Amino acid sequence: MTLASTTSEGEPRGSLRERKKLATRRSLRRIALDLVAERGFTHVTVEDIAEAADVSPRTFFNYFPSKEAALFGADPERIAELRLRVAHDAPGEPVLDALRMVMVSDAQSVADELSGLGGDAADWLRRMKEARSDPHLRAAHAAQMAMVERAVTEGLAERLGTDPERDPYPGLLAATASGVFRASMTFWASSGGTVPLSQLIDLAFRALADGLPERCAFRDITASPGGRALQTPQGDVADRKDNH
Amino acid sequence: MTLASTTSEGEPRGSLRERKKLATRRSLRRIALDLVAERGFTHVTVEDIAEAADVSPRTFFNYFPSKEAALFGADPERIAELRLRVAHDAPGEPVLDALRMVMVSDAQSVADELSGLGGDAADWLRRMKEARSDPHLRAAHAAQMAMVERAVTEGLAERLGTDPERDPYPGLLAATASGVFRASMTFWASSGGTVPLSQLIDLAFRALADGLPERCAFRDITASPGGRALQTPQGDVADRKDNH
DNA sequence: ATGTAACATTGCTCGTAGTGCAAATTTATA
DNA sequence: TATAAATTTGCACTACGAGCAATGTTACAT
Repeated sequence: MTLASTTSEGEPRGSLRERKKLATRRSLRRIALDLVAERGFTHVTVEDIAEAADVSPRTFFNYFPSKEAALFGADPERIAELRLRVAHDAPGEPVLDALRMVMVSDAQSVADELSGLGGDAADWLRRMKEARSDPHLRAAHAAQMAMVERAVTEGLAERLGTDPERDPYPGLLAATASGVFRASMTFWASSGGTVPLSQLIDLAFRALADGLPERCAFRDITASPGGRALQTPQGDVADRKDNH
Repeated sequence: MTLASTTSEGEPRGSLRERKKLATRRSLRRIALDLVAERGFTHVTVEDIAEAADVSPRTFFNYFPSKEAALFGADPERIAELRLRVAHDAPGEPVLDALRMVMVSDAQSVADELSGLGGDAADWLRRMKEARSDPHLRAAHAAQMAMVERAVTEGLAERLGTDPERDPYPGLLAATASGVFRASMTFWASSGGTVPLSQLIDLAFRALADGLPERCAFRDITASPGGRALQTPQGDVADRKDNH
């Protein structure tokens, strides 16, 4: 259940009921995204969304516990998987390296899922950025991040074999990692998705492991704002023209 | 119009109006904190708070824009000041050092203010920790942190003379700093305030500047309470007696 | 001290979020 | 086709939060 869910109708797996359920779920989320992007969060009511999706307002709440949740889907499965991967992936490697790899991979799958959701990811991101100003939205997003952070904390604690209640290290690591992730996401969104997200995260984590020096490869990405930026989807770090 | 007896009478500065306003503001916040601590966030209505504070429910919203705001006061002045200090304090010093100093100082003043608010700070923290489980509360807290982070980002950008929209570095730094701050706060709260907050933050920032190594002074703090915290997982991470 | 302006409190109404419950409708299964 | 299971929907209800106008309170000038 983790992946799948792209626009390609390859898998009718599941009964008619489940397909319908998934369809309306997606429909609701997509419509919510569109409406919020064009009107702003506060000027879109649940009734609007429900009406546009041809369901009753009450049904909306059968799918999402709140208006915010329709936008930033919680998806507990992904979070649980993240915890497991943080705990067990790349055994033997230093914690920060393992964490970096897991986060990069997760970011990649997020980007994939997002580009599969709507038509144009960059366009969607641009419009979403506008709507980010609303306090409610930012709160919801931050709350979502807090859940992820909690999962990462637990995963790290398991990997290190310590109790996160007594040892502040897993929490500290998770908090900073969450910050790195968030900052990269924000910058990625503000850049319209021209730079591959996974690469941003990778560089940001390396900068973190170096103690966040003032000169780091992470900053060089911004060198070419107008033109086409780095576009290597996954491979290794793309060419940066030249450093300072 | 019961003057809500705020224990110590330090400063009568300001007209009678302002004193009254400040009194009811504090009364509302204090009552909100108490009620939420004992019943949980969702089981406390604005009407409850207003009634306990001897004001009308409508008046509550004259002081705070939301129920959450009464708990985690936004205080735009403090945020603006933080931005200025991040931008201009300790000129010439490396960014991370300056940031560390400012955050430590800010944490200290937060701790002071908090201990001056209610009777026992440690007790308050302990009770608040219980109520932290509620999603609404966590969202509100996260949103608050997001505002602080934004301010720090702007301050850093000003200090470095870059544009935070194009240069991801200020945002990255602010996000990680916010994470450090938050993790320290959380640990401080969970420890009941036995360890001085400013010291926690200081050590956490130094660990950050060192690239968050697995062994850092930050972890050794936990050795104090009842049992031994670090229990030597799969390696040799624990005791610092041996190393150094 | 007294009238007046400025400000704070309050009650009222309204729109919206979100939940619980039971009836109605749709899908799966015998 | 009948029946069981799950889903959708309507309805009632609590609570948040904003606007507005009336009322009460503090400050200030004469």
